[in-house]
Amino acid sequence: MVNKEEFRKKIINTAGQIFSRYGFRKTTMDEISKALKMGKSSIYYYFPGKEEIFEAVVLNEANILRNELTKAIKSVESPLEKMRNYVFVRMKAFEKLSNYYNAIFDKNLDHFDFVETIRAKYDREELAILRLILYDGARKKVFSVANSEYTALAVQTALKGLEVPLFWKKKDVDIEERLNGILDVLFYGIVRK
Amino acid sequence: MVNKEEFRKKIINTAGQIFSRYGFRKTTMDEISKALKMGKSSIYYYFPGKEEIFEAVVLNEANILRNELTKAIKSVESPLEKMRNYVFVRMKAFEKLSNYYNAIFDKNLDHFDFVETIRAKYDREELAILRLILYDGARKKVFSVANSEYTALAVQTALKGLEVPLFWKKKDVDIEERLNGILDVLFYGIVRK
DNA sequence: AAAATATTCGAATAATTTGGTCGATTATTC
DNA sequence: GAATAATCGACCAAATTATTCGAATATTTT
Repeated sequence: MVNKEEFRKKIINTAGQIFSRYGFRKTTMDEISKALKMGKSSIYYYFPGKEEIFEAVVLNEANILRNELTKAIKSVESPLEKMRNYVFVRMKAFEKLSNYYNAIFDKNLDHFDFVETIRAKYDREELAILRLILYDGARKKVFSVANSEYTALAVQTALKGLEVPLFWKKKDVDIEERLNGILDVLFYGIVRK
Repeated sequence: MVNKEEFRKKIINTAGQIFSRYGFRKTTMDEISKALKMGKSSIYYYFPGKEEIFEAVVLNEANILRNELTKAIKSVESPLEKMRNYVFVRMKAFEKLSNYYNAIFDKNLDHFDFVETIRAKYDREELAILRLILYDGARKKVFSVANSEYTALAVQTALKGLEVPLFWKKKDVDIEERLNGILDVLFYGIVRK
């Protein structure tokens, strides 16, 4: 292979597909290697172990999500649409990612530390983005936000609340419909005017 | 439980869902029992083992498919629509069932004998149905079939050909589009009139 | 209610799977 | 052609998992 780093990416992609389908536990090194048309032991030349591959996959997925999100809010102008796009893309992504999570918290106690780390970092980023959208909206006289920090936190809390059913069982609730409900409240409030 | 046979059905249904998602190998007795909210060992009171559960599931799935198919051809009148309905429902079902098969032929040599048996029986039934549709069409002067047996076989061969990519990797080809292509040839032939 | 039967269960076990190691082998580069 | 990079198959120890078994609990029958 020309470039070692290039092949690592290939492994991350291939493994990512299998992980997303079967989760961490049910995915075997043998499967990954077979999918790569490669001896099982050869993978250990590129990664120290299964967990490290998974870590790289999750990190990669987080980056992809970040890109999609920034693209989503850049694709429209109005703060209203930015907010709508952001939450929709975010929730769609989490729907897809729920397999990974289901896999991790499968049954056993041992959460992977790095997932928490990535998640924490991601949460901070999200808060910043939300604040930016809110702030921008306020500047453009579209939103009327008393405190963008607290409002951003409120939005984030609502989104996290929507994640929960994703990780339990899928398809029980229509996420899209509930998202619209949340956005409605967010945009127009519950107080009659 | 009131009825033992009733509970066997419940096991078949629950296990079926898990099998269809993860395949035979990746599905564990523990998962099945947990999904049934039941001790793992209790399942052995209803089934001798994992393979037997799987066999019951596959048999069950075959029966469901049979029902769907007969319903599909009964729901319409014209032989043309009957044929179209039949092949579409059939292929949709196989798309869903491909997980089971992928699971079986996973890697290891040992195909389950009963799958072959069921399949053989199913193939004979299918041939009979196809012949019936063709024959009925000929009677109604919609089709012009020289030999309904050979034509039925030709249709079946084409359908089997479409199965292959399903069991390899999914989504590579658009089954629906190719189905339409096949039906076009079947209905109108390749000879310009 | 006692006996018989049906059902569930947890712990133990036996068989299989699987993540990972290692030395050898093959390809590539110097 | 030596040195290095990359691949591989055989092997192993640990973990997972299917299955067994005897005991416990529920249900039915007498």
